[in-house]
Amino acid sequence: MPHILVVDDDREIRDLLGKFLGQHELRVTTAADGVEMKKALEDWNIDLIVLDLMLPGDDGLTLCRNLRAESDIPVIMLTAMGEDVDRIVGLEMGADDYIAKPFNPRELLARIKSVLRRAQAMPDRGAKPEGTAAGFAGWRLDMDKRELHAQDGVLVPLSGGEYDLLAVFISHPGRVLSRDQLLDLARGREAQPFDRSIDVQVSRLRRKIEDDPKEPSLIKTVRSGGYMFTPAVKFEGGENR
Amino acid sequence: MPHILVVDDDREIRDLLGKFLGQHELRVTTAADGVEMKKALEDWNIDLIVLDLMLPGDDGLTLCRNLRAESDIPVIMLTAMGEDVDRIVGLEMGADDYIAKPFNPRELLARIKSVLRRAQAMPDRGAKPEGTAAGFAGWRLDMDKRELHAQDGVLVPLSGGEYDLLAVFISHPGRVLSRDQLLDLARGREAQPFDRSIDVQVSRLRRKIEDDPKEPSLIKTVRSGGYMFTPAVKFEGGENR
DNA sequence: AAATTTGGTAACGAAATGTAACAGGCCGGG
DNA sequence: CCCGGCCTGTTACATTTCGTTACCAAATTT
Repeated sequence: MPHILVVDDDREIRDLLGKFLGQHELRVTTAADGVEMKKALEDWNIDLIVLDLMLPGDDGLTLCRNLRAESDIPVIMLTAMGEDVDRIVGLEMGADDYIAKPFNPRELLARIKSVLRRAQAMPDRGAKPEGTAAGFAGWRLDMDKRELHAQDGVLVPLSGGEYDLLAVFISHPGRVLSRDQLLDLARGREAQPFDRSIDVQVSRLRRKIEDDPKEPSLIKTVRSGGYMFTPAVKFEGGENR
Repeated sequence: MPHILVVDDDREIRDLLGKFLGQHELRVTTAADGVEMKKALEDWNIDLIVLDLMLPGDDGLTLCRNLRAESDIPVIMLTAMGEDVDRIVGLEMGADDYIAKPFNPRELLARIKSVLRRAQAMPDRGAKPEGTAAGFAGWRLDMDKRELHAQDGVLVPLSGGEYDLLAVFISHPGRVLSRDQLLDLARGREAQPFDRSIDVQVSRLRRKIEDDPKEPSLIKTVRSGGYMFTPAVKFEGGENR
C-alpha cells in the first residue's frame, strides 16, 4: 500500500487531502525543514510526496530539488497560482506532476494514482531500494510473490494481512513500532478506541514464524510500547547496524 | 531520437506542435483516425503519443484505453477545456499526463521530456517495434493471434474473455488492479451492485495457467483490493543480489 | 498483596473470496 | 429455422480472512 507524505502549511488542505486519500497510507506534516523530512522518509516508507510550493521563502523548490537529488521519490507539486513559469520551473526541477490550487480533490487523487502507477512499474524509482526479496534468520520473504519461505525452502502460507504485517516489521528492523503505527502501516487505517486487532494479528503471525510462540525470538513485545522485530541479533556474533 | 505521434484533428495544432517539437530533435508525425494509428505504431517506432481527447464521439478515451491495454506506450492527453471530469477520467484511463488547451508549448515540451525520462528508465514501457508477443514465466502470449502457448509450445485454448483479462494483467504486472479496473479494462463495462464476474473469470483463468490454482503464483488476490499479476521471477538458487 | 493495566489468544461472526452449477445469449452446422 | 456447443454473467454455498469480544495471565502499580 502506497505511503504518501503531504507537506503543506494549510490545515484545510491537509484535512481535505486526508479525507480523499483515506484509502492510501497518508502522512501529513507541516515539516518544511529538511530534518523532520528526512526522519519522516525513514520512519515511514514514503512512496510519494505531495509538496506545497508556497512554503516560506522558496524552500519549496529547493526542497523539491534536494528530494529529487537524494531520494528519487516521486513528487507532486501544489502551488497557489497557475502561472506557467512556476509549473515549468517545477517540472524541470524534477517534479513528477503539478497541480494548481484551488484544485479538484478527485483530480489530485487521479494524478496520485497515475504517478504511483508509474513509480510502481519502474524498478529504480520509489522508496523501495530493497530487491524483490528480504531475508531474516534463514527465512526468505519474496516481495514479488508475497510469499514466505522457511530455511528449507518450504513455503509457509501467510494470509495477506500476515504478509503485510511481516513486511512492515522487516522494513523497520530493531525499531519499536506502536500499535498505531503498525495498524497504519500494515492496514492503512486508524485505530479505534479498543482496537486489539494488531495484537491478534501478531499472535497469528508468531504462531507461524516463531519456533516457540510462547517465547518469541523474532517479534518481541515491548510493554506499553508496541512490538519490535529483531532479526538474527541472536548471539555475540551480532553483526548489526 | 524519440519519435512522437501527435493525434489531433486540428491541423493548426498539429502544425504548431510539429514546428515546435521539430526544432527540439523530436520527430513528429500526425495521424487522425484510429486506422492510421495502428499502422503508424507499427511502421514507426513511436515512443510517445500526444492524443487529443476532442475526437469525434468519445473515441479519444476509448483510444487511450485501448492503447494502454495493448501497447503500453506513454500517452499525453490534450483537451480543449480544462474540465475536471475529462482530465480525471483521462488520467484514470491510464494517460501518463494531461494538458489543457490552450497550452504553453514550453510546458508541453517539459512534460514530454518528463514522460520520456520515465519511460526510458522503465524497461517494459515504450514502443515495442516487432514482437506483438509478451511472455511470462515461460509462457508466450501471441497478441496477433490472441493465442497462449505453454512452455513446450502447446497451445492453451483461451476464450476471448480469458485472453482479454490475461492481456490486461500482462500489461500491468506487479500492480494491484481493482475489480472495477479489471472490469473496465478487460470488458469495458461498469460494475453492477453485486458483480462477481471478475472473480469467476479469474478463477477460470487460473485453472488454465496456474500450476496449482489453489496456490496461485501468477495471479494473486489482494483482499479488499483486487488482483495482482506477478510474472514469476523465480531465483530458485536464492543466492545473489 | 490487592488492584489495575497490559498482553495473549480462543472463539465468534461479518465480510471477502473461490468456485460449482445454472441460465441466457450467440453462433455455426444441419 | 432449429439444435447443440461454447461463453459468460448470476447465484448459491463453502471457505478463508480478519476484526471484535471475552477471559485469563503476566506485569506493574498502589
